[in-house]
Amino acid sequence: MNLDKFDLAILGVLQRNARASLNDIGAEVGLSSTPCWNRIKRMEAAGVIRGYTVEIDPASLGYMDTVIVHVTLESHSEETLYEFGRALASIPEVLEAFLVSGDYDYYIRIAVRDTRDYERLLREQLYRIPGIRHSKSSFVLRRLKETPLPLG
Amino acid sequence: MNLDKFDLAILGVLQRNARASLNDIGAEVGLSSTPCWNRIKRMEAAGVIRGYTVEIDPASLGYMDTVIVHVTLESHSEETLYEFGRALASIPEVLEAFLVSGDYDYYIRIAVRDTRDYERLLREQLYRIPGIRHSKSSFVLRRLKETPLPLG
DNA sequence: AGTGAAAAGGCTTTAAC
DNA sequence: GTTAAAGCCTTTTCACT
Repeated sequence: MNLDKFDLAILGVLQRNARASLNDIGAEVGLSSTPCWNRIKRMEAAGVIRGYTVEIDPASLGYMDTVIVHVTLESHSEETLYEFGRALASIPEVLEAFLVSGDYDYYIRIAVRDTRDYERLLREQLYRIPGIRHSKSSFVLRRLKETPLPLG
Repeated sequence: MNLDKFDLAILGVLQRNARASLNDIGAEVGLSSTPCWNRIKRMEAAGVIRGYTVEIDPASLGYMDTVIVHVTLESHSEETLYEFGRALASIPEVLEAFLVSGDYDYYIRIAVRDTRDYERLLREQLYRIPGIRHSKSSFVLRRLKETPLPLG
């Protein structure tokens, strides 16, 4: 799907505030509300817009720490990769999981309440998944950026 | 700030669809629209809700690949860490940047259009930042999970 | 493609419980 | 804390450029 400068401008407004009204969006991008509405519906239907979500302060939910875990698997068969991914996806504290090239197989970012919660999560959840060979954890000391995609 | 089960339920609805109407939110959590509105405004004011954003399909914007870069810095002085973070934050393609404990200093996730774009980004942007000692890249082969925070 | 107006529906406030 | 109702604003459709 081809996106023109108006589409990108609309996405930019929605990135900053997904609850902006169509009038406000129109005023910011230089169109009336109707074409904004049409373009948004078109981008929703085309899958450009996947959805709208709220950004929640992790500390407010008691998640004081973020841990990045590197995982190596026993086997690189499609079945092992798939099963491991499925198991990961079912752990709510796992925020992101990427299958990667290079030294490790998976990069995982998890939200934990504290170091005890981290230990519990590793022992009771992660290490119980069959097929793990090795894992290495790094605590996040500072979160510098967590931005949306660049537009244009 | 203390969040009860209704607050968490409201956050859950907004995570799935930040543009849900107050009536829909109320119906899902078992309240009328007025208390939902009050609770949302309270959570916005308290910083529990940081904002509302749109999830965009990266491929639709031409970002076909994701790369995770591990960076080691020359020095661990506060000034170097701060300056490096500031430089990173100014690169739009840098989606996430975490200062971490362990073998490396920074974990960075970047969106790239293709491998040529990745090479250009590393050479023209990342390697130009003063203070970098070493970096290691891993291409993301599969994105398994990119979820919001667990509630409750 | 775009605008503007009008109907339908949702948001926000007030008032009462 | 809650619900209900009133007024206003937004979304959505439609006629027209």
